[in-house]
Amino acid sequence: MDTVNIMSSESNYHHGSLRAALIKAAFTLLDKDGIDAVTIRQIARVVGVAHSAPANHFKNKRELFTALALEIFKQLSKTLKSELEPNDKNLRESIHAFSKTILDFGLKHPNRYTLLSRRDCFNSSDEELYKSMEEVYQHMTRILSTHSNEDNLDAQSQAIALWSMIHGYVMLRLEGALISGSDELTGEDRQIAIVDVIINGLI
Amino acid sequence: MDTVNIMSSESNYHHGSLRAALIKAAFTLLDKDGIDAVTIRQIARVVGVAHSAPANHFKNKRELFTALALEIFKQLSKTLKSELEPNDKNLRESIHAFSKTILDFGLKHPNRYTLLSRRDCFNSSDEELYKSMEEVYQHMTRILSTHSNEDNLDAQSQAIALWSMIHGYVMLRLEGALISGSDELTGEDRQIAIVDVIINGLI
DNA sequence: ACATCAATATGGACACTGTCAATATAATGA
DNA sequence: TCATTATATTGACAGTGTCCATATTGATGT
Repeated sequence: MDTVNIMSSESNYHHGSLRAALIKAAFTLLDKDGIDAVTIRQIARVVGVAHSAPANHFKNKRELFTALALEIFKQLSKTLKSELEPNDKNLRESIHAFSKTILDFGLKHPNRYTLLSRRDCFNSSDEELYKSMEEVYQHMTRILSTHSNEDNLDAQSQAIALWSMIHGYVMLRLEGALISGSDELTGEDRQIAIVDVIINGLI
Repeated sequence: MDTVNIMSSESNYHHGSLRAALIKAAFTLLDKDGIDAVTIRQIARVVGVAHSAPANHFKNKRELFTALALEIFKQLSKTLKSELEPNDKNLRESIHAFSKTILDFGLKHPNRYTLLSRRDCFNSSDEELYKSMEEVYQHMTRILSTHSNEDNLDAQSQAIALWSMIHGYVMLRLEGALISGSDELTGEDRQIAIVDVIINGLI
């Protein structure tokens, strides 16, 4: 009746939904101990299958990470969508909301966000992945394009500048690379001030 | 006579300056094939010593990468120093020079720059490394502090915003993550426009 | 119902890695 | 000179990704 048996089968030679189980286990390892802890053999161990079973679902480790990255981009895109939904914001509010969503996501899932910036780990020319990446990107370009501004800069440069700063700030926060001088740098006020800098430059 | 024999010794059981040779080989591998190609055993193979010889000079791989990162930070700091030397620039010119230096360095040595943002690979709480990191950072803070501006923002926020955007832009360029829409995004004009965004926000 | 084939899982193997231990050699200093 | 220290060697171990031959199952067409 079901095309996918999860637990009902008496023999458990075939898992039934191994691919999903592998991805789930991979995220558990990723979130807990970082990218290096994500190991094909460890994943297989967690799920309880042979070390070479994953090969049937992911040609190699690169493809596994590609699947993870796709999942993360989708998750991020979904979060952005719901977070930017009430569209009655002006440009400044929209950019703040966008920036805050990205930063919050990065801080909440540091290893997932880090994975996204490790292009060497996955196949970023994968078609489905590319579509998902572009979807995230378009949340931002839409904000910039809907609010017409005195075009001292073309839209592309604005988008890149904004994205560069947000991405850079998140990465620096995650790397712990923000060398503290005299005071604390991780407060929410600071974050708002940072984003204001680029908004002042854009508007 | 010499405390360090490089080639003069008849027996080559002791290399003489193995540590330097290892770092040199490591950079060759890093530049050519990226971080993952930097392997203790491969380095030893290149230099022509036993696979465990490096252990006498680097406790583990982490310490090797720490040494590499230190070298890179020093190199970057030196480049910044010489590039920012003629100090007769105004704020805008100084920031452009700083940004251009960082970006040029990143594009010229992509794998070295990438290594710097992989804090998981090295011990960033190493004292000497920390000093070197702070030196790079201070090139920027000095620019911002010497040119007094109408302080709508505190210096820390300005520094972080600037550094975030430069770092983010370089990373995105290196990752190839700048999804091209209608036109090219990698020209020098684009780079200047990007930096102008944040300058307009700062001033 | 049955034979066949594709999908999926297993265990073994291989080359590679980082790290450790025991040993060998050379340089140094009292 | 001789003991100590620094440096190098070989060997071992567990872990990894990937491939291979084999085994089991689900699905398909007749």
